[in-house]
Amino acid sequence: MENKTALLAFSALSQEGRLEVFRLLVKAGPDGLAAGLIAEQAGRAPNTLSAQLNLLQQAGLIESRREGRSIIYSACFDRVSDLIVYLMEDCCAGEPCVATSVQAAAERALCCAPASSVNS
Amino acid sequence: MENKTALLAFSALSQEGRLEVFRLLVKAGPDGLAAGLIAEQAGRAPNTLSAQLNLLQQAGLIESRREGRSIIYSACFDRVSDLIVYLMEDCCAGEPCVATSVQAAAERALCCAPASSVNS
DNA sequence: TCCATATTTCCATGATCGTTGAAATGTCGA
DNA sequence: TCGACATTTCAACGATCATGGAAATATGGA
Repeated sequence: MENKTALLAFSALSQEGRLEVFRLLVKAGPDGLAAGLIAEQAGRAPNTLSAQLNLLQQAGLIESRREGRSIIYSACFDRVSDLIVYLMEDCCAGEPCVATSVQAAAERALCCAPASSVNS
Repeated sequence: MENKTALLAFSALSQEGRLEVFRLLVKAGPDGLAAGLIAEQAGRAPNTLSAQLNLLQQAGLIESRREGRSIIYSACFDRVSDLIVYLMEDCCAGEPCVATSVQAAAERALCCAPASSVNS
């Protein structure tokens, strides 16, 4: 992951409203949520939310598809992986203690997950 | 890691100058760098840099100690680990594919690291 | 084609952020 | 205690950002 890309991602996640929206989409999973539903759940005006979604999308953290009259947003998990790896490889260059605790967390996450979906 | 803490960290890393300073300190390792040296390497005025260091420190990403007339800054690797885990657990709640690729990266980092320092 | 719905774009306003000069603080050596 | 050095704090300016009202765009149904 390039430096600039990571910067965009950090920037997008650096505001309370956007972080909340992003976490909402992460929880929603690959099916995603319609823009209107997000606005409702986040309690913000539709146009305010539109701007936030736009920034998250520019950063590559979410993507959108149209379904009928609605536009469905969903999290780009690949890009989140990239961001984590960027953070780790930039830091573990000198210090493997980061990699150790991250590895433990990854194993925790994987052992609780359905085995069928562990394939990438 | 609390939501607010992560937000602070993302916010601190969301600006080019601060991200550059942070990476500089990560590369420098636990020994750290004097504020003046950082300013020199980053090519910024000392007071500008002071503000940036302050923000990174408030976010818990770096720490400082005085050594003679200099103040030495160094990266807080523990906090970086926390941030990565936060990112992963918030995301892997639904999707283990993130955990999988992160685990792979952690293993890559660890196998190249000196075994003696893998103890936390 | 006309209307209702879903969302975005445009625009203006207030708030926050980044930078820098100048002054202040803290440390060391003489 | 004085002067030189390293860094921070203060104050102020310009730039960027977040928000929301109003208008515009796109879709689906009658």
